[in-house]
Amino acid sequence: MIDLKLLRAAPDQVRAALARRGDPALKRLLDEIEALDAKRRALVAQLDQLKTQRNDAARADAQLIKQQGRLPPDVVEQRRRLGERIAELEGRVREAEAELGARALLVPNLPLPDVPEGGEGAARVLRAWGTPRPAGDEVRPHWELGERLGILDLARGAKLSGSGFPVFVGAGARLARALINLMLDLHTREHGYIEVEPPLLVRREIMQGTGQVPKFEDDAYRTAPDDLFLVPTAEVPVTNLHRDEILDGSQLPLAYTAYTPCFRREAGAHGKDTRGLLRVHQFDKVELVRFCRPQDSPAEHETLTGHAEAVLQRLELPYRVVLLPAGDFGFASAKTYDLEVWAPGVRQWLEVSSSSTFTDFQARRAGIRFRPRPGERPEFVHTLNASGVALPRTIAALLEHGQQADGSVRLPTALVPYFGADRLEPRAAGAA
RNA sequence: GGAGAGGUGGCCGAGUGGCCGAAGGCGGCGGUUUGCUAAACCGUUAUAGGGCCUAAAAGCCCUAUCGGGGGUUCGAAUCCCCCCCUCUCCGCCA
Repeated sequence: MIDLKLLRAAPDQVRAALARRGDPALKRLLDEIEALDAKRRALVAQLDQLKTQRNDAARADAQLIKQQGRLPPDVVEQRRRLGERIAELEGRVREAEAELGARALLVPNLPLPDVPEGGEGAARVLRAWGTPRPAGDEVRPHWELGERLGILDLARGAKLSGSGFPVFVGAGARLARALINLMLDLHTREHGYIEVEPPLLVRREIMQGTGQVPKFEDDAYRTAPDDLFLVPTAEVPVTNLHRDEILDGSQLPLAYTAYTPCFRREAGAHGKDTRGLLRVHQFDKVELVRFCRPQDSPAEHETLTGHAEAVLQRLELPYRVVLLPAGDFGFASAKTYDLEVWAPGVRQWLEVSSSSTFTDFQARRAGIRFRPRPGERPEFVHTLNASGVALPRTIAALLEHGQQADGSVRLPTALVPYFGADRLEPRAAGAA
């Protein structure tokens, strides 16, 4: 949520920062917000004055009743008219606030100064780890490998739910479970995260808190009679854990990790990267969420990104860290790193984690504050999150990266105790 | 799903139409006392919006907030309606 006081105090600064997102419609939105804000404040000033009158009168009237037993009719009539004027003004204030609030929810977060200019093409590769396996004719895409190994059944998934709902079978299902456990263990035991298992269906205001609603409502699945949303990421329920709370400053930073399935309609994304596991409607993900003091968020962001990178290193997957430019990252984010693994079969870098700092944007929407010290005024926390990491593309990369000439797929050493074997064998397939 | 009870400040808890942002207690903060600690005593301690002032903060003034929304009334924590949540019992159920 945009800080209206900041917009009032430093309009040029806010406008310049938002202009970097490259959305020309934002300028007009800000114009409207400034006008509505001024209107609202003028109305509130009038209204407060009338209410002061009413309160003073009510006190005087109480005395009068005590002395005389009743209120003279002309006084009652006078008070009644005052009440009517107040009610009328209240209606106008409510209207102005509703309009203002609806628009304020549509303003994205301000990109941080160290975010590069530009759109999609301006992404900056900051570092890379591991040696990407060269692509070649003998290197097959993961959907072929998955089918041959009998661990991935896209056709039956489509039969059940439509395209984009993969079925993992036999060793494939076990591989997913092994990956989830490896990641959760790593984050809880070595990185200090508290594991949570949150609800997968959440209320509208929870989606609004993290920024998925109202602007991107069509991307989410929604249940019919209860109007609950299926979570598109664990970020949503986990960040909102501390909604409308004032945290004790001494308990920050707070770090949570959660495994959940994620549900995304991917409306309008058809036709791009839709084969195999590259873009699906339901997928598993282990998420990392951090709450911290504002001054700590830049360092926290680096720490967090490192935690996600550690997963890829354990999995021995070559990856690169990409700093996204101002025109190419999420609505709520102030700065985002993407972690991309190399998938030689599809010859692409696949985004398996997005690591973002949201500054106070989500905290403001969700009302997440902290008290720096006892007795001090509450401030908004900063929130951050990163995937640590998403499964389908990671599985795609594991298959393509580890594929052997004999048709098997070699698995990373760290996964062996979790999976129970050091490779996937073509014959290891269960049914079908 | 049915019946009942209840939701008050960081926490507990009083308050059934007016002077109640709300008694009292706990906790927190500051102080007095004290060799140190404890105890005792004194003071202080909500959040949001708006305004004045300011470089900013502090400060001052006003308004709102007793689960959320609406209503009755000159006036609502208190009365009425709707919704949400919690607890107890019944039903159902992995």
